[in-house]
Amino acid sequence: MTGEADEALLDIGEVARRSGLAPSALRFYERKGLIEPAARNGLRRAYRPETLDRLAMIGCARDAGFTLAEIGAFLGARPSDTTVRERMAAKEREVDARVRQLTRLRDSLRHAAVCDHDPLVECPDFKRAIRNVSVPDDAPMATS
Amino acid sequence: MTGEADEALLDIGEVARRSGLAPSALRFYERKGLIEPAARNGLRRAYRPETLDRLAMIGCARDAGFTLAEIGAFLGARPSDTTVRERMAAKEREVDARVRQLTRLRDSLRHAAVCDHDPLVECPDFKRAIRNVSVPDDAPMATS
DNA sequence: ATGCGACTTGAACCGCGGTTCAAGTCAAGC
DNA sequence: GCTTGACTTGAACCGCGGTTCAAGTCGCAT
Repeated sequence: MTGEADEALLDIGEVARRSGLAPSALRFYERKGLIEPAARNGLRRAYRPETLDRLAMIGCARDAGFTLAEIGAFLGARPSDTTVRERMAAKEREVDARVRQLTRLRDSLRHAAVCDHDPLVECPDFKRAIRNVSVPDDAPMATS
Repeated sequence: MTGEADEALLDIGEVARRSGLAPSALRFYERKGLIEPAARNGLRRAYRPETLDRLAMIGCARDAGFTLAEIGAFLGARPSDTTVRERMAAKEREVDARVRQLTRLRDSLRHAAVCDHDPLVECPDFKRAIRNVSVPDDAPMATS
C-alpha cells in the first residue's frame, strides 16, 4: 500500500499559505470547478500537493487576463480536444493583438511623459498616438 | 456672435450612434466625471462634437486596461501636474511589464497549440513556460 | 388634444472575482 | 467538560463597468 498517504495531504489553510490565495478564494475556485480536494477529513478539505502547481498555473492564467471560465476549459484540455486547442490558438492571436495594442499605448504614454501640452490630452501628437492604440493593426485608419 | 452655436451640438442619441457607446454608458461616464454635456435643451443633454474625440480617447484607455477612475485623472492632466505625470510614467512601466508578460504567455500558448501531452496542462514544457509568465522579468526564478 | 418617439431620472439588476459574516462542526489541550 | 482554534456552510456584500426598467418630460405631427 501507499501507507500514510493522507499524511501527504494539505489542509486548506496550508494551501492558502503556500499559494498566497485566501481560503475563500480556494473554495470559490472549487465552486467554479477549477480545483478539487482529494479527500475530506470529516468536513475539512484535504488537498494533494500537486494542487499547488495547478493553482500556480491558474494564477498565471488569471494574471494574464483569462477568465476563470476559460481557465477551467483549458485545465481539462486533452490533445485530442480540438475545440479547446482552437480556443487556445484563438487566445494566442488575441494575446498577440493585445501585446501590439499595449505596445502602442506604452509609446503614447512615453510621449505624454515628456509632452508640454495643456491639458496633456490636447497634445496633437498624443491624440494621434492614442488614436492608433485601438486600431487592430491592419484596419483602415480613422481619418475623420 | 457665434451665431447658431447650439446647432452644432449633438443629442445623446447622436453621440451614442457615432461613438458606438450606449446612451446609458454616456450617462454613466458623466456620473463618473469623464464627460459633460455643453448644455441642456430642457432636460436633454447637448454635447459638443469634441466630446466624440474625448470618448475615442476614453475608449482607447479603457480598452487598454485603465480603470475609469484612472482615465478621469488623466483627462484633467496639465503639464504642471507632476503627480499625474508620475502616474502616467508609472502606468507606462506597468504597461511595459504587461507587454512582456503577455509576450511570454503568447509563446506558451503557441507551444500548447503543437504539444501532444495529455492532459495538455501536464506538459513539462508548457508548465515551465507558463510558470515564467508571471515572473516579473528580473525576479529570482521559482525552482521549487 | 392626442399620441409618438426620443429623451430624462433613480433604482434595481447583471457578471466577474472574490471577501465577509454568522452560525455550526470538529479535534486537541487543559 | 469546556474552551480554543481551524475549519465548514450558505448568504450577503463589495467594486467595477455598465444595462435594464418604470415612470416621467419633452417637442412635434396628426
